[in-house]
Amino acid sequence: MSYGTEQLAAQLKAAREAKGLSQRELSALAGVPQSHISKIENNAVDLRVSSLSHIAHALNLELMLVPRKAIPAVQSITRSVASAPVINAATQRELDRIRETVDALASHTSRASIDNLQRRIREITQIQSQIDPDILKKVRRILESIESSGSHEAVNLAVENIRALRNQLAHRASSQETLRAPRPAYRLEEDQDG
Amino acid sequence: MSYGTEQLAAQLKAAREAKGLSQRELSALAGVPQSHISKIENNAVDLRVSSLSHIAHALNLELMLVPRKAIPAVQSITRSVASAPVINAATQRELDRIRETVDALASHTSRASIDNLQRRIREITQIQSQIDPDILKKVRRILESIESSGSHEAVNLAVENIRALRNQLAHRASSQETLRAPRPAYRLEEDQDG
DNA sequence: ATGGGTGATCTATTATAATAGATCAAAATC
DNA sequence: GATTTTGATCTATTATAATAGATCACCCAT
Repeated sequence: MSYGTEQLAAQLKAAREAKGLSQRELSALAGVPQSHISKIENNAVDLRVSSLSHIAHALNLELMLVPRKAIPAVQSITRSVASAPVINAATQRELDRIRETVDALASHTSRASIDNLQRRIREITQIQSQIDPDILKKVRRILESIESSGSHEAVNLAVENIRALRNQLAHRASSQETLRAPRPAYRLEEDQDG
Repeated sequence: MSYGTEQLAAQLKAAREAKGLSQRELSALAGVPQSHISKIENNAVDLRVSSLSHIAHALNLELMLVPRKAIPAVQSITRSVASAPVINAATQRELDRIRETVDALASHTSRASIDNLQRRIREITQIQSQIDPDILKKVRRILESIESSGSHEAVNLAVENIRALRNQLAHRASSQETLRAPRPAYRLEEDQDG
C-alpha cells in the first residue's frame, strides 16, 4: 500500500541504520513495538503523527512543515548536516572485527608481516569516511582464510589488498568536497541495496 | 488532549489564514471534511500522516524530517520564504471590494473628485506588499459613508486618507528591500565535534 | 549443529481517526 | 433585520492504527 509517505519511511529507515540501531533498539527508544516499526519502514501503514514524532525524536529528527519554495534549500542543509564525517556504526563494527582478527592472526604469525598489516589497518581507521561494510567484510574474510592457511604470501596479498582500499578511500575523501552534491548521505527516495 | 503536535496544528492554521482560506475552502482543496480540519486545528485529534500531508499540500507545505542540528537553519529559511512579498488573499479580496465600491461611487459623483480617488486606489494596488486587511476595510467604510452622504469634502478626505496609506506602504516596501538584500542566507552552527 | 540477533509476518484485541452529515452561535455581509 | 459565512460541536458508522506477543527465516558466530 502506498500512502504518499514512502519518502518518510525510507528516511526513517536510513536514519535508523545510520545510527546503527536495530528495529528492536529503536523500538525501546521510541516506545513503539518492533513489529510496528517494521510495518512503518515497509510503508504498510498510514501511521499517526504522534508515532512518527516519537520515532523521529528517537532518531534526532524533527517533523517540520516546510513551504514548497524552501524545500531545495532545506534539503541542501539536511544533506550537509547528514553527511558530516560521522562513521557508520556498522562500519565501526566491521573495523572492530578486523582489528580482532588481526590480533588473533598476530598471535601466531611472524612479527614482520603482521606489523605491515596492522599499520595498514590503522591507516584505514584514521580515514573518517563512509566505508561500505561489505568491503570490510571481504577484507576480514581474506584475513580469516590467511589465519587458517598460515601462508606468508597470503599475508602479503592481504596487505596489498588493504593498501588498495586505503588509496581508494583516501581518494574519495579528498574528492568528497566536489562530489558531495551527487552523493547525498540521506537518500529521500531510494533504498540502499543494489 | 495534547499529542505533542500543537506546533503543527498552529502552523497549519496560520498557513490557512495566511492564504485567506476558510476551513470549508481548505476542506474542498484537501479532500478532508471541515469538521475534521476544525478538530485538527484545535489539536483534538492525533491525525494520520496522510491527512496531514493532504492538508499540507493544499497549503503549499511539505512534511519533512529535519535533523536536530539543522532546525535553526531550516526555521530561518522558512521565515524568509514566508515573508516573501506575496499578496495575502484576504488583502486581495478587500482590494477588490474597494474597487467595486469606488466604481459604484463613480457612477453618481462628479468626475473630477473620483479621478483622483481612483488613481490613489491604483497606486495602492500596485504596491506588492502585505497590507493589513483591517486597514483596507476602514478605507472601504469611509468610501461607503461617502456614497451615502454624497459630500465633496468627504471625498477629498478619503483621497487624503488613501494617500497617507500609500506613503506608509511605499515606505515599508522600500525599507523591506534593504532588509532583504543583506539577508544572512542560512548558517549552520557547524562545530564538527567529531 | 547451536544460539543470539536480525527483520518480517502472523494473531487477536482495543482505541480512535476518518468519514458524511446535521446543527449551532457568532460574525460578517447585504 | 435578514442572509450568508465561519468555525465548532454533535451523531453514527466504518476503517485501521496501535498494541502485546508469538513465530519465522535469515545471517552470523561459536
